[in-house]
Amino acid sequence: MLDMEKDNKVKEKLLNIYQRLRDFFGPLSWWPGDSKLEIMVGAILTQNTNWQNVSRAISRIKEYNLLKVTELYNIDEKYLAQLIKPCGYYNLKAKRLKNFINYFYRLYDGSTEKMFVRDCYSLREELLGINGIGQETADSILLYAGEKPIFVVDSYTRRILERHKMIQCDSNKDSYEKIQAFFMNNLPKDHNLYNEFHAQIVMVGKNYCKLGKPDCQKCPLSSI
DNA sequence: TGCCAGGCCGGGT
DNA sequence: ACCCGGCATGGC
Repeated sequence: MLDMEKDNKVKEKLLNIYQRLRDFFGPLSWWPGDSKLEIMVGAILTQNTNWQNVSRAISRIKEYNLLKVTELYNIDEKYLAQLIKPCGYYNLKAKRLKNFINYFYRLYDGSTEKMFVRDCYSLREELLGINGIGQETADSILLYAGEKPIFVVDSYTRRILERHKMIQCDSNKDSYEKIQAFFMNNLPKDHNLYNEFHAQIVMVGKNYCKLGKPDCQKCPLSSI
């Protein structure tokens, strides 16, 4: 078979997965949050943490009207840690949040317009330079707050691709970049598509593809 | 009750 | 270049 034909099969399968999920769950309208700042804060707080706990932590910040750049910039780190306690790793995350806010405030005056006018990939490198921001967090910020066409890869993405034998399993795990390239090379570069696709992956992952007990029977991807 | 959750870092090999 | 321990709360 020609390489191009194989390529088209992969593209087809990927779009098929997307269509099934989209039909099953309906539009998910990510990222949850009232502002770009809230999205970026959420991206940091949700590291290895379920969204419900993050949601609580964000509500507590909002309760005191502190979900603003200047407030977060001036807030005491220890106090911030107590505020975000429900999301876990609160000392670590308070520090990481501060690192990001310091960067955002000092380089871009806390303006998302100024920040996201920058080129996607140089901005990505810049974000990765902040201690506490890794690839998934950087890409979540770029895609969901910046509306940049860059695909977000997380543990669910990896797990689901493995279960459907679209990437290597266990030992010799494919890197973040390889998986990201797999999506981006086989899909149109459309931030709305990447937005919805990742949201759908998380949804099916949470509900049908858990680590301990996957429910493959009811999974909308079962027959693929 | 124990395992899991929308990772990342620093240190060791 | 991998591999590992640490970080921590709340839900099921």
